[in-house]
Amino acid sequence: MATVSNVLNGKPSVSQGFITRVRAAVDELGYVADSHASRLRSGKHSLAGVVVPDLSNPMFGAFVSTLERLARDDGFDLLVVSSANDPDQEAERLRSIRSWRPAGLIVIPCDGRLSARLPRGGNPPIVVADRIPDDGGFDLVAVDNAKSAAAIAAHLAGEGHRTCLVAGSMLAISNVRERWEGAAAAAGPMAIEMVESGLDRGVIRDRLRARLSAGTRPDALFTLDHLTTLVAYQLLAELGVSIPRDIAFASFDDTEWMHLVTPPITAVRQPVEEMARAAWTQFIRRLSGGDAVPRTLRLSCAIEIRGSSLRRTGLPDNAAA
Amino acid sequence: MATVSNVLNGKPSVSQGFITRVRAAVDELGYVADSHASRLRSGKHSLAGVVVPDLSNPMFGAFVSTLERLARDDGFDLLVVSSANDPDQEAERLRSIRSWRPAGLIVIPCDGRLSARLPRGGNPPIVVADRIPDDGGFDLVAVDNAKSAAAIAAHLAGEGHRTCLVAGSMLAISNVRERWEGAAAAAGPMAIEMVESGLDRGVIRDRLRARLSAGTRPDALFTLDHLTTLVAYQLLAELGVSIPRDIAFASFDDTEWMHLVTPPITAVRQPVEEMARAAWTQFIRRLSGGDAVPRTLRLSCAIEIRGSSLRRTGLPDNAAA
DNA sequence: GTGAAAGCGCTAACAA
DNA sequence: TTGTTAGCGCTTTCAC
Repeated sequence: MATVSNVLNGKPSVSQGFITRVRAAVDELGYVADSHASRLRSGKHSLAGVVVPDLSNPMFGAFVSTLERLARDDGFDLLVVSSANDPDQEAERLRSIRSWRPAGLIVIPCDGRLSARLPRGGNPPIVVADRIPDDGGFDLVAVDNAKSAAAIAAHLAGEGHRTCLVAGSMLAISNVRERWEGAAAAAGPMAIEMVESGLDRGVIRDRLRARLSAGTRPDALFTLDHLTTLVAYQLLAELGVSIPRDIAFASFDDTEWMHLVTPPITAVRQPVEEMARAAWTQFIRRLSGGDAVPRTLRLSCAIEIRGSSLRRTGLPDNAAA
Repeated sequence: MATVSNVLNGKPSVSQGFITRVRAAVDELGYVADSHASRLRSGKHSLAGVVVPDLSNPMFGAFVSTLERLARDDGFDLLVVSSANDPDQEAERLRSIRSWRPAGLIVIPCDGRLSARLPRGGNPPIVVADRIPDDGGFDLVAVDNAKSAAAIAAHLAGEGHRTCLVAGSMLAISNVRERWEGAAAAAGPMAIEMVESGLDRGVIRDRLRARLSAGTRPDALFTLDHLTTLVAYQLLAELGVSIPRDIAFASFDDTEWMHLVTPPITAVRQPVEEMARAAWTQFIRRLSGGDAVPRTLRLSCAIEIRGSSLRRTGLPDNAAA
């Protein structure tokens, strides 16, 4: 019995004859050792917990997809849970996932207050990705939000737009905050203004419509997250506001469709795969005890300037009333 | 010790005083019972395995996302693995996931030969979704591929198109096959032809380009899966083939961007959430031993007729050379 | 209503 | 190199 265990775990002290016989029996029976019993006795196993805000967001889907592949290569399985962008649910998930005693967690938190939601009583190593918690102490992988947003703002200002509306879910989410701050700092002569659009489609729609219908329409609209971009783009079409003639448009977060529409949308392309890869690498490094202090990694984004944000041809100046 | 267990599992035979004290201690310590030990002793736990071909496909992302929510509501955790559309990897995943002794599996198989890839030695209940295995014996939730594809083909024929190219990954995938057969059966006077485009972006591109550049260009193009749609749409733009002037375009699988482009794309909208919901319901039903024989459920799709497939205005007839 | 003891399927430690 | 024994953290059983 112990010998079977030794064969399956590749221990050296087993005779060739036994190895062969055990393998044959295992194949015939389709036997796979029980991970639970195995973990219980050895204390070790290869299970990683993944907590994301929303799996239906293509960015998080791509993140988990890449993570799954890398985890598999390292023999890990993934327990995936969604916080549904809700702090309370996130807290509950972080708590209940501990019952599996995962080797560690990879978390995209729903806002900055992650520390406050960690259950007491010894958590496994945590690598935080994409969004930066208010408190330090975590390994961290994110993109250079401020710099990339600044590049977009500078581009929009450079195209001669005078006023810019920035719309993103919530400033409580670090990357939205960093993007806004980066854009605001780089706006130069362009007047720039922020609206928190929320996390719900309907709410986003209402808030954007209210702002776009009231008073002077901004020359440019810069959306800071995928859902806001989607809703804004649809809304502009419905309102008959033409891109880029009536308004310039740019997005943080580049998804498939943005270069398929006409004109294609200027966007910040986040290196999602690279982020997942970096998170996994750091996860493994942390588990093997290599690092002493938490590591922070900031990845660069590509700025994709496309037709949606280019100067309105033939119009010398702001034509909105 | 046993009493603590009884409190946590809500057993009735515990005094109120004990319940209060145990809960207080649990809260203070952040204690969560070890699922592994718990499963080992009781033989029961709430873990479901999910096997999908590719998490980065938005359709599967939405599927898993919905599943995760429903699972959570029923107290289940989800072990998610991807087969990367590769039968060998699928077989390996199906095998290794058994080490967790999941209560059951929900599988979107990568092709029809699922049975052949199941490890011997007693598998847990399996609900198959989206794609139909060649062998019966599984609970099944899928959409009415043939009927929906037929509706598209009939629509294209009705618009006066004379020739139609159908492109989908592989006929070995049941839903692609059903879609092709449904379309072929409903083409009427319209000449219809199928090309298997493959699963790899580059390959899809090459095959489509070869077909679209050679000989007579078809009047209409009907793509049967998301990746083929994406690649085809980009390719048409690059080739300068205008939709719908030069070619009518329709897609099986409706994603966000298809109604954002100009003209919006005619598509079959699959009820992904409903499919996930039905799969979960069946999963729970199967676990509770309610059903004797496997159940098959076919869900209806919505046909979204949009601008991309409408008759070319002003052109009385087939203008292609 | 509570506590003591056994045992789930493994692996670690050690004896043979 | 192989076999035996103990025990991981729970839940079940059963005595109290």
